[in-house]
Amino acid sequence: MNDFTARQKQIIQKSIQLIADKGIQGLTIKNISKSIGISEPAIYRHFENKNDIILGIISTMQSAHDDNESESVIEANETIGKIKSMFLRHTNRFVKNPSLTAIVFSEEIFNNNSILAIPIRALMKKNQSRLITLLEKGQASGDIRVDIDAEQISLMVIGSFRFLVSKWHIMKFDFDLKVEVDKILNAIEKVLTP
Amino acid sequence: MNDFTARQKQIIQKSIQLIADKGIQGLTIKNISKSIGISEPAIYRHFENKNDIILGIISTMQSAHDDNESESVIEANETIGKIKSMFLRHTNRFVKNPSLTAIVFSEEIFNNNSILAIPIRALMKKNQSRLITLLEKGQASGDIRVDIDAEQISLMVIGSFRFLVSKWHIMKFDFDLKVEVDKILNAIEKVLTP
DNA sequence: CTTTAGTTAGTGAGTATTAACAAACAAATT
DNA sequence: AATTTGTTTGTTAATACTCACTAACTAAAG
Repeated sequence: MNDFTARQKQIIQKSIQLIADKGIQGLTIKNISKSIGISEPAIYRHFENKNDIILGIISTMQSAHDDNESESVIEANETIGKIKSMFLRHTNRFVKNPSLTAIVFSEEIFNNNSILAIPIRALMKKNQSRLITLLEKGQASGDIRVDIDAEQISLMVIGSFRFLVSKWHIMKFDFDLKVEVDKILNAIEKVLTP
Repeated sequence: MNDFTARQKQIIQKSIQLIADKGIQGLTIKNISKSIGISEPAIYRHFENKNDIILGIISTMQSAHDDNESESVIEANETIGKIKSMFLRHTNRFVKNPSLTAIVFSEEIFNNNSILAIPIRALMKKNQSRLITLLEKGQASGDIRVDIDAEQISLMVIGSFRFLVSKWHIMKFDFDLKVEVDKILNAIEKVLTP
């Protein structure tokens, strides 16, 4: 779907890193061009304006997330196993590329730009509804407790994970994310089984 | 503790509103002075620089949170009741003043400013450890299940709440926060009882 | 008559973006 | 094979604007 050129991909990747390192205020054309080693106007040969770069970031995030999701669904049989492998894959992605953690919260970062808020909100809704359908199937097959709505469960699961990743980012990655994700996923398992 | 003058309080309050409306990029001396109706240099009669204004925001948030917390601990006997009333009070605060929801995520907003990151991290840690001791007492008295560590439980509880409030902010307050908080608190109750 | 809280005017640095131009290369024409 | 033409990707220089912040001055209050 994304037919970005090599240079465009490079600009997007450096932009993600800049947001991770310096926050959204550090995402300037000057910083992007400096990190690549070209002049500022050269950026405009590859993107019409700064907004388009951010849209590129969002769509890259989205397709990376989609790829991740399509892989993880197959392997596990039980619902809890599916959920676990789903979040473990996301965790691996974050451990390999910690810059991404800054963008997980992109809803808040981009929410004040009305153009960018639309795809961000769509992405957020899609992700949650995907988990809800998974949970509802699990409730139907008896894997997941039925005395709590799937929507509330999804809120708890996503909320826990995001808060943990958020903490990891704020604490400058000074604890082992995988270990902590394992702990919280085991806690979630205990809590969700009927 | 905070001996802010009336004008300083006004500057802090308008600043919070600006962050809520336009994001951290909308927090400029010009916007603050315009929203009050004085000139830009007049701001510097009340704060040395912009960083000091943000420190004022943080300390105001902190003491507001502390006030909220000290009220809520007394009234309920059971641990779950204490947790519920604690988060319901926060919810009321947000419903009354939705601008605050933008600042709940201030860790991410201010994390890239090394001076501001310190008090923000301290506040975050304090809040979580307060909930953890509450949960541990609940586990000792038999109110809360003991097969999950209090730390993991606190992560789930805070994570769920924050994610919900975050969604409320992103969705431009288009659902009833109190209703949804009630639902999630009931789900948490079901999940935490032994 | 000093302190407080405001003003107007201006500073230098940083912002996204544009104009004008140049080198490299590929395709098309001679 | 040599030349023309067009496209891509870069450059330097400059634009108009916004940023936090300062200097110098003024009116009012105690």
